[in-house]
Amino acid sequence: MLRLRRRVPHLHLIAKGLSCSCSSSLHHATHLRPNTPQQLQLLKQLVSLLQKHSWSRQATQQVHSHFITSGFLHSQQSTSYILLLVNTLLRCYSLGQFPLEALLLYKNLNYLSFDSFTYTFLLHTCANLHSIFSGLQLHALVFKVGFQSQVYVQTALVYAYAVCGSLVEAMHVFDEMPKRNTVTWNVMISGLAKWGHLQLSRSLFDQMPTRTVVSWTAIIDGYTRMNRPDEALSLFRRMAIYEGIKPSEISLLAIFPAISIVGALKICQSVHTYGEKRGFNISNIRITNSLIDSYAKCGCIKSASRLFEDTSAQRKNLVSWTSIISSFAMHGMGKEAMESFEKMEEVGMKPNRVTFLSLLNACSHGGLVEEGLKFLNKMLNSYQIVPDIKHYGCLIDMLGRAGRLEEAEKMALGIPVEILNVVIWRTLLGACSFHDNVEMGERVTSKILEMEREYGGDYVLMSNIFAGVGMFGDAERLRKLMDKRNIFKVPGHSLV
DNA sequence: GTAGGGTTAG
Repeated sequence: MLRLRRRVPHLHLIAKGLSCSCSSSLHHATHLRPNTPQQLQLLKQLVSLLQKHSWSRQATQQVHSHFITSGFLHSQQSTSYILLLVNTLLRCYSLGQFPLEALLLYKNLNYLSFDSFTYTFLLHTCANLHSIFSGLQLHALVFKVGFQSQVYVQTALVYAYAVCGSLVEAMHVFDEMPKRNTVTWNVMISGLAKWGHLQLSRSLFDQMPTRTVVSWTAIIDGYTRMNRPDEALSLFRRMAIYEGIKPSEISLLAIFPAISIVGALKICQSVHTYGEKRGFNISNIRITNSLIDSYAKCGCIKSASRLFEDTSAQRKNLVSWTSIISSFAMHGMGKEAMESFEKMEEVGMKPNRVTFLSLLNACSHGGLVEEGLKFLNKMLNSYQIVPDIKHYGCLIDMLGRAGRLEEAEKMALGIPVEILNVVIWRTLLGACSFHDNVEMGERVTSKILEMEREYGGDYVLMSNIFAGVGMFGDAERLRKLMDKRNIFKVPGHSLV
């Protein structure tokens, strides 16, 4: 509530004004005659309020409820303005976290004669809901009301299908379109790329008449996500240098993971400079966060922490803090990670499960066992965060590295069965192997056998433990067991 | 005075 008040004072005042004189104002509104100048004025006011605060659910709801109580719906005229308001409402709902409300609003007003705008917003709602069922219904409806050949509606259809993963349907609509615009192409390309159909996506990309920065960004993002950083980077270079297309903030966000995978510090630096030149680093905290992360992943913790320090406290968000903690973690700097965490608490930023995962990781890699356990306690008691399997994996790794195998095993045995997986036992088995604990190694191996009978790697690890402590007979026995079950491990090989 | 696309931390 406070946040709303701070962010949208204007709305609040108006809303207050509206409800303040509730008895008079609302009454007044109900008794407005249709199509009076006052009524039009109010409608316009509501529309512009919505435009200004289209991301605020409260604003949307306030306007919505005022719309309902104002009696507009019973007026016979100014339907075009009413439709304008309804469409804007639909747009706001479709963007937000509660897209279902858009469908409900539409359903409640089904006696209005809607236009093509309405249907594009409704289709966006389906996309946000990932509801292919509503998408199909709307597709049929679009035909019924006759908007099936509108480019915007068709594009929205392609988008809704693509987001829901119904790529065959998306392609079908796309293919049948008599006319397409750049956005249509972009929607199809990014839809295919998002679901991993890079080849098809790329061929459309190569085929499309004019490529915008959005087209380039979509395909680059596709390559990055499919773990093909070299292609992503070369396309990025081609776009920026040869085609002279200026990368947008989103292009940068798409290229950072590729930079990180290959560890290209030089590229990271030049993207940093570019972002600086265009003012992205200042205006967009996501860019700063990605830069911190990428610098760390490229091995330059110094640049990462300097960037973090140079960012004003006001701009830092949860991701910024988590990024710097995980940066320290990946560089084995447990102490620095801890200090960052404490500072984060001091400024009143509330950590989440990812923050704790990074922190526990830092403790594990930095050998800070007691501290790690203390943070686990804090996570449970001060923040009421229930550890998930990754937190457990981290803690067991931490205890295992430190040779505190009994505690690690005890913790593993306490993990709820619903989330327990074989990775936990393998982590513990690795620790048993490292610390030559045959007895526990056996116990853990039998756990693994219970959970995953087909996997060969653990047998080999176990038999290596036996062999390592001179128990060749047992190693032999285990190998035999493997042979009996026809399990084999492909030996590691290298091309170098 | 309403339309469409690409988005950070494990």
